[in-house]
Amino acid sequence: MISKKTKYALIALGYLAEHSTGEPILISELAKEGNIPKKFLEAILVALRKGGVLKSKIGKGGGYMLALPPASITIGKVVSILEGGFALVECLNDNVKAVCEECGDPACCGIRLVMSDVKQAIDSVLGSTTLADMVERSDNARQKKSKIMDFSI
Amino acid sequence: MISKKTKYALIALGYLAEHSTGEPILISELAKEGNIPKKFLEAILVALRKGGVLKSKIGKGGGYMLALPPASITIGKVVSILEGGFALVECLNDNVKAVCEECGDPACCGIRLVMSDVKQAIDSVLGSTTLADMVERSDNARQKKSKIMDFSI
DNA sequence: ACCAATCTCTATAGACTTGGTAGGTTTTTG
DNA sequence: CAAAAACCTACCAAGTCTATAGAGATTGGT
Repeated sequence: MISKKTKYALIALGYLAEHSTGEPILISELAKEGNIPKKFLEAILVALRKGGVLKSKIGKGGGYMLALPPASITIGKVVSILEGGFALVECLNDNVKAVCEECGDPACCGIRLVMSDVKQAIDSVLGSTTLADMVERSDNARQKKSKIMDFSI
Repeated sequence: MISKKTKYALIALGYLAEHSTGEPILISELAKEGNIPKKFLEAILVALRKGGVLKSKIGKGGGYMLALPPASITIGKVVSILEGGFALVECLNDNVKAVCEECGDPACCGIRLVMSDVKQAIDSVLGSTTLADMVERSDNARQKKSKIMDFSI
């Protein structure tokens, strides 16, 4: 299960992707529009900035902007920043090079072998889906729906 | 990250798959061989039994056996029993039909659309990998390694 | 009938994680 | 300098995860 942190991050990033005009957007606006507790969002945005996905401007007239075009920000990157990757067992974590206590020999651990496959499947999806894709799919679904509504009137 | 519960379950099931002679195997043996706290394992085995993966025999001479051949038990089944499925957002959970508070309209939620893809990728791997596969791959890796060792002597 | 070996159930406790809050600090604009 | 903003540190409540304890139920052998 992805954490609320990640969900909030994706909501905020989605909003930024759709409403960026070059001008920075306030935390307060992101919090209000995304229905996200402001203080909680603050921490999330800082993490995203440190992760290179956002840039900020301090002081009056400041706020947050995407550091890259939406098509260059993968969902995988966001998840990786906020959850430290999507590892399924310690020994498959990106950053940490820990070995699970359970599997004496990582190379021969059946669980590890299976989970490695799963991880690859996840990474493949998350690594190839961008913020732009996410927003676009959401828009498409909304349009499709409103079309159906039109018919029914 | 899969929980220790699931990891222990897979270890125990792997052991059962490799050592089943028709005779039930004791919790104590599974705990000892798998390096698993016995009492903790107890609860796990009960869950697996209720999930239809194991069957047990109570009383003297009792113990646990696989309820199905290893090739008929998917890793996905095990994960599903112990973690309630591998959902990534509430609204994609197998059992529960909850809607995330965040996405007013599930059909149009970009996050949901993306995570649905991820879930499908995960389920596809976990649903097509069986206990037998896991054990076999582990054995193969071990044999390969021991062969290399032989050469180096 | 009894005893020992087993699984089964309920309750509990400590550590850790998650979601969220509070309050003060620094930076920038005008 | 004052106001607007992001930034930082610390904290807390609630829940989850891992693990343990102990009593109860079932069976097989004698």
